[in-house]
Amino acid sequence: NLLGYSVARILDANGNRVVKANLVNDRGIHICKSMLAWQKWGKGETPDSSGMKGDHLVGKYYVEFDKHYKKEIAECKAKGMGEEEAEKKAPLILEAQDMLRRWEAGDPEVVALWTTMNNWVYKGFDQTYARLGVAFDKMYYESKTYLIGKEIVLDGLNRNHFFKKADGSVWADLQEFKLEEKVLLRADGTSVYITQDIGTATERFKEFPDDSHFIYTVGNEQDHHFKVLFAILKKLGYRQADNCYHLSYGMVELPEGKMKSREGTVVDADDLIDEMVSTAKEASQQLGKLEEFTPEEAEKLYHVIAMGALKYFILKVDPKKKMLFNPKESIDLNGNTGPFIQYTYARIQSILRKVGPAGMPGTDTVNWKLEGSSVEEKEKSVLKWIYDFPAVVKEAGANYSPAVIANYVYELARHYNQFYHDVQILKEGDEQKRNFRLALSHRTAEVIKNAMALLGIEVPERM
RNA sequence: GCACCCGUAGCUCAACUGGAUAGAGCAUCUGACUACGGAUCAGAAGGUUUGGAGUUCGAAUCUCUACGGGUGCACCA
Repeated sequence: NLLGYSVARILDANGNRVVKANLVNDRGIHICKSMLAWQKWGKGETPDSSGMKGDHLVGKYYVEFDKHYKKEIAECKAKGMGEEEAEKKAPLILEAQDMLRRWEAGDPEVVALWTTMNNWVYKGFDQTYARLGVAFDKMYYESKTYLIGKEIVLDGLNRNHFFKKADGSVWADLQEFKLEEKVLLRADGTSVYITQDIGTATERFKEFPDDSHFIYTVGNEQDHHFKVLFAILKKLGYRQADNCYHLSYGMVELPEGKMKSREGTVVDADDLIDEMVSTAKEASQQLGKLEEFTPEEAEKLYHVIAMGALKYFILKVDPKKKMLFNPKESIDLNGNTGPFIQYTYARIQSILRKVGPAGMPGTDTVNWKLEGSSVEEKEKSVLKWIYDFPAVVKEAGANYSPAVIANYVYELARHYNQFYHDVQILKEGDEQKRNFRLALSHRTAEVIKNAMALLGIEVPERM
């Protein structure tokens, strides 16, 4: 998740020790659905045999399950059942639920299937993370933490923080937080989604110092879920509950409407990257900027530009807002975009290359003082933006907002481009002015590079 | 039904957290020297900040209300 990753870098830049954790939902009915569908209709298909990425293959069977499930619901309704009854009594869903029970009971056959299919998914995710350039320090697997969660809940029950209903299910009364009651364990003792989150949270509380902050970067459809979770943690007496924060972000929307994984109408990250790479390639070739590149360098460059465009596009908008994304109109490369900023950087490097390290003025030999009329307006404004950088990093950290950085670095690049356009650098005769402008350019490039790094975006030396 | 979020140029987004004439990009139109790299730069046009009421010296920003959109209120994850 790009937002979380960038926020982590920004917090790190603000002097915090950051541990990037990924919580993997590798347990539950949704996995069982895929497993069941694969058993029934998969004919032994594997990522190797089909050439599909592991996560895509498993996703395919999730969709497959839903298709058959819907058909069964329709059949049940034809037999006179109501909508709800049909959804609950369709044979497929009953079978999936049975599979979940067997999984929790440790049935070797089910567990074996789960292990293989899960490994396919992990492998697929790893590939995608690598392409996106994200990595985690710490992984939490729901398949492990739900057990811890169960223990915590049972312990909480003993300490009268929770209560049991007549059917044996365990609940939290959250009236003091003005929230409704919340089920924590089903009557049959199996756990629900939030049980696992309780387990993960308490595990993390144990692992990290008491004054740590825990930031959950999760979509805003789970706002309520986290309110409930934090309330429960507080009820259990964890002081760290006050340091838990849900960094909630708006969903990416397609013009046709919401993305739905069940119907397979998600924009897949891999497809998106592929498409961006090919637009970057086209644009580069059209502009004829590749003469000096080896094929490998060119491929690398396309990737850098594509990822720059993609990440910038996502991170420049305030995370709280939902944004509209039309995958058919591929992301622009002109204007307020990642490549615009990358281009500015590459252009500065071109100048610096011409001067060479020997020609660069030492920082102490440059007169940074703004002495009246000898300094152009444009130079002043670039200098002002450079000067603002540390404050911007701080602000971005305080608001958990990469968008602040993105908008800043765009403005910096824009002002530099104006300066670049209006003022001579290499051709300037006055040595003091020339040195000043070189140093200003050098500094601008550094800030661009650093700011982009906070967004997880690389900048190319030429493009 | 109840709760939360959102509504700014045709489109995608800004606006230092209540401050002066609401700013950018895309798209449209016009232009740029001997091009330190034109993925650039300059200009034009585009707004009653969804409507209405209120608080304030001052409101896109706070309150209320209407309308429009989204999400949640699962023994799904």
